[in-house]
Amino acid sequence: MLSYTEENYLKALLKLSFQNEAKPEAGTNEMAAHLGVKPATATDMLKKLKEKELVNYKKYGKILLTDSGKQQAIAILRKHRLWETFLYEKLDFSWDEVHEVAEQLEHIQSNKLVDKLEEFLGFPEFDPHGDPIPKANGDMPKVEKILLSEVKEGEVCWVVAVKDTSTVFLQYLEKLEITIGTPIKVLERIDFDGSMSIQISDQEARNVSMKFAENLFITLHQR
Amino acid sequence: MLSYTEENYLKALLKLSFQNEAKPEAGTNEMAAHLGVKPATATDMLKKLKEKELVNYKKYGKILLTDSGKQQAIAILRKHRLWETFLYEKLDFSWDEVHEVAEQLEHIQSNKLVDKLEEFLGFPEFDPHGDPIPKANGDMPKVEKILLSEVKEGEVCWVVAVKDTSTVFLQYLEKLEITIGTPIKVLERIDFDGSMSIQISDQEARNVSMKFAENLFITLHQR
DNA sequence: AACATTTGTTAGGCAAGTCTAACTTTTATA
DNA sequence: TATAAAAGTTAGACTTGCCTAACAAATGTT
Ligand SMILES: [Mn+2]
Ligand SMILES: [Mn+2]
Ligand SMILES: [Mn+2]
Ligand SMILES: [Mn+2]
Repeated sequence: MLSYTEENYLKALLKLSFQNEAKPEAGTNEMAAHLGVKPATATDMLKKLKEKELVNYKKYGKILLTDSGKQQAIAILRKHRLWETFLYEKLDFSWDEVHEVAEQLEHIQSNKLVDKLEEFLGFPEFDPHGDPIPKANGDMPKVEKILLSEVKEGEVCWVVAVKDTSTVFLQYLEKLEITIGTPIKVLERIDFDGSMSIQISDQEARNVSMKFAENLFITLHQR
Repeated sequence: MLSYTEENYLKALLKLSFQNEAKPEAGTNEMAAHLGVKPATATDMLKKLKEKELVNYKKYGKILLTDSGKQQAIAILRKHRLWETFLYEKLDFSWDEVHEVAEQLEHIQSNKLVDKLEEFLGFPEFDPHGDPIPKANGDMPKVEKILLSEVKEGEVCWVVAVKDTSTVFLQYLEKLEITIGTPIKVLERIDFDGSMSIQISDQEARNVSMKFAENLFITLHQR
């Protein structure tokens, strides 16, 4: 049985491994920053997790989840995303409110609970932010998605997920009437600053910054 | 913000205060037993809770919740019972399974969550064990209920709650097809050992022990 | 009232998780 | 390649919640 804290470290390592497809290992400072603790604290915990064979780790070396560690991390992510879906679908939370509460709910220990919850929600495939929900066996649909910033002029695409999940960004999206599934047409790309002119659904043309375009995941084939 | 552990101590004190209507104060040993810790540990925590003005407490004296402490304890009980209701009504948990998971869920911090949950459940008044669910303002319907062991021969009554909520007892009740609302007629009381002959719904007469009759709450006026 | 039993407290210690400050190793740069 | 910067580790300390063993107070019994 893992502690609440140990679970958070495993989940952090999993999330960091998603960031660079190519190199799934993480650094101590990176981890500590992600968890809001000091690097010294992260080192302490890594030694404990290594002892439990949840991470592969050597002094000054790369940090990687073991198979067992990854499996447990995925189980936590599964709970997180199912709870987010519950809050959003059933309790009318907005998509910028779900994360904070799911951070707590993801630590509830009960296999029956998570499986029943999934059934109650109708076996959803994606959470409110468009992220895939792992199945009970650990399978997680690999979603093909690119950033809005990579779309060529004239192309139409559909929003599938958000990269940044901060409240400011999510509320900005809401103001723009952008949600998962919204179609966007790229009208013009401005090389000068990476901003672009886009058409959201049937709205009038509007300019968005490079930072914006680099935080919205889209797909070119409607899902 | 209270810790998970502090919350459990407050809830324990509230529960103990319900046990003897007349004297709502608790003892250190009693508390420790209820929480599965040693008396020395309870003393330590009482000093901390006193510091936070959640309990009135003097060395070797009686232990009582302050108004603030009681208010917080009721909020936790409210969450516990709402979650039990959710598990029972929406996720198909049986009434002996809900408690363990609700023990964890009751510590989730989010006022919005608990209020939305209550609304989602249709503002239930009682949990699956027949216990009243406190309202957001702390109001808790005082339920008039007596023990089956107090019912006179020939009288009919209705099950309103269980005193013992252990798995063995709840599963025995299920086997007897007794649930909240089931009518019971007391056919005969045996003075020798306190057992009684009862009729459950329209079933045949059956004998139950004194221990049984002292753990089932009933009312004489159908609810 | 004296003694015995029950109840409650104190002292000292331990594990988990965190920190700061000092140190070491690795990596980047001149 | 020598040095500077960044990344990572260690040592020692603190807090919370728990324990055991010894002690003190309150209560019950003759
Ligand atoms: Mn989230
Ligand atoms: Mn999410
Ligand atoms: Mn319960
Ligand atoms: Mn209950």
